[in-house]
Amino acid sequence: MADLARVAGVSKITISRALSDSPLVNRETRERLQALAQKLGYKLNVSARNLRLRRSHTVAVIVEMKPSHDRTMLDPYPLILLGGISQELTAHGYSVLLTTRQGATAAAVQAADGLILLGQGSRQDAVRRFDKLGLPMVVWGAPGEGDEHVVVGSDNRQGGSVVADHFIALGRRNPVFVGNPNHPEIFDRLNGFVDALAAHGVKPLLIRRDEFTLASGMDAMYSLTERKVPFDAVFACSDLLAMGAIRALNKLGRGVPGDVSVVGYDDMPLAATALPPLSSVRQDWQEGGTLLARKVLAMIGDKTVNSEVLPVELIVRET
Amino acid sequence: MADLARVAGVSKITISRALSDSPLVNRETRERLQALAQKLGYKLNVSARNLRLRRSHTVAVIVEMKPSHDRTMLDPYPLILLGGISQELTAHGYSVLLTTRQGATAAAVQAADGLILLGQGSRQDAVRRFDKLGLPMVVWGAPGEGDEHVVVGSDNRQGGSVVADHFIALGRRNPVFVGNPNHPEIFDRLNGFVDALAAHGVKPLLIRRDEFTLASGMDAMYSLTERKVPFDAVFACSDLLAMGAIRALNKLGRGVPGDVSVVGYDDMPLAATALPPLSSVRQDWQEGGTLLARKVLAMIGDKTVNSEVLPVELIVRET
DNA sequence: ATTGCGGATGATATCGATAACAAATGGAAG
DNA sequence: CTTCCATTTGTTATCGATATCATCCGCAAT
Repeated sequence: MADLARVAGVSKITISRALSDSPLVNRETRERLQALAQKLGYKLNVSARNLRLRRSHTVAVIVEMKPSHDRTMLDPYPLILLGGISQELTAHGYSVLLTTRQGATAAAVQAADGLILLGQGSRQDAVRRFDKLGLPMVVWGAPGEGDEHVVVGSDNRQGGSVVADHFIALGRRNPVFVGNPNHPEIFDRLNGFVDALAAHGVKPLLIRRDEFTLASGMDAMYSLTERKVPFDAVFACSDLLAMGAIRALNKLGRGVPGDVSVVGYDDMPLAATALPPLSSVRQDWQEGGTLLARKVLAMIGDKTVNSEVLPVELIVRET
Repeated sequence: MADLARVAGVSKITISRALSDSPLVNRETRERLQALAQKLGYKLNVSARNLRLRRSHTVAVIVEMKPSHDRTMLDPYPLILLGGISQELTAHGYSVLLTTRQGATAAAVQAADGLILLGQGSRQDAVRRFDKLGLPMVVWGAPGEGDEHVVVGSDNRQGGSVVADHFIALGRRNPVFVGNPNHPEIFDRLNGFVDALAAHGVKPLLIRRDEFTLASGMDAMYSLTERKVPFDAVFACSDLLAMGAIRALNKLGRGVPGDVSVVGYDDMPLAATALPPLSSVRQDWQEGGTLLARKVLAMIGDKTVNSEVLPVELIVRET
């Protein structure tokens, strides 16, 4: 910048002002200096600016990356979420610092202006740990009762209730819920499901499955049949579970959707082309990312920010 | 740091040295100062250090995020790659700056110490554009003939040839290749496939499909049948294509693997539990990420670095 | 007693940008 | 002709860390 100043015959500060579009400098000189900077290939030194401004213009995104823990790494949605976040943040001049939980103690994370937590699953401990940093923080997931932090997530209660209504409309009276309600998100789906069914005097059966795999969905159906539990509808917490359920039901001689209705969750691309095409609940991940980013930015700007839930949509296909 | 110095009764520089484990300060004082820093909750100011050291300790990862362009956003592999990268970089005190191609003009990217390009697909223009920044750069993909930059990728030629050998061993003489050879990666798979087959006097048929969907795989089979082309083996460039092919073949009354052998690519989780369990070529994404990271770090450390291909593995299941 | 040396610590300048305050210029108002 | 204000530009200090070059101390060798 000093070099630029010398070449242009002005002082450093004028360069600084010109390049940041300050109205303090004459329009003509401003444009002249900007053109000059362009021509000489001048690059702003981000560290220097950040040091002076005492901000890093960076938001750390902490992702659960252990494939073993949850299903997080195994489907593409976190990446779409990241896409939404990244787009919104860079549009506002902020950078995305990506970290895993392990790496999150690094100095760079503490230097961030804000924090976004993704896929921390059921572990509230992680949330609290990062809360201690005292940074603006937004979490993706299901809002808990007593938590003070800002949460953005899709409306899992609604996800449960639309499926319930769907089943009721189809005349189903013995629905089953397949999933692991230890995840707050899935707990909410279950609750929405149960409550909406209760309004029609129907009480569903819960069958816990920890894994989100096809095999696990098959297994759930076998186990139900073995226990001679009557059921005519299955709400599975992932499309893979649902597809497993359908496959098992076919093996057991029960038709889908003739004998049993099945609905999955996430509406992954495969769902539309599965056989038969799977009905599923769709969440808008991209929008979720955008919203997460907007909330942190607002918090960084000292605005008051509230948690928010995004509506979901039931895609009715043939199951 | 100045505060720390005052409290400890030493000078700033001693604090600095103590906290960076410099042997210049007495062991006892060093430990005392480190404990003190810990107790007072001192946080290093990264911007200041970066400014002074003229390094950012940051590697920018540029990901193609447009779901429309390629399939990148639609499967989880880029995320696993990111996981490997992130782990390796943070282990060496570097941070991961995540950007899309659009956001890559931001100042923060130019401030990075190195660059990793992911999923830029067939567009070499992007590579060249970032090359101009003059930063250490490593690209994920297939090494081209005349390119000067460092490329890490899995061995797509080998991917093609192992499948060819597999088909030959099964006695297949009329194999088909399904995919879009405009992608350099897929072009290599095709070449490996063709060359390995040629060694046995077999010439495969190429059927171009741009999409990586189930529907596209089905369509390919219908089109082949319509054109009355004889074939007894299908090598599809993705598991979804392969699964579509299998479904279409079943509809057409041709058994898999009885009449036609089918092999997919990527070995996604679904492949193992598909019906019938799908044979597929597996790439080690995590390892790829680690390697990408190691290469940039080496380049940043002014070491000479070469491109590298990772071996792939054919998982033989029932198709 | 003086010199030399190694180990430990400190003073100062510096990285590149911007905020706060100062100053120069030109024109309008009295 | 002076005063005042607005517009535009410049001077200096500062953000928090570290490299470079002193300095200080104690002890051994001359």
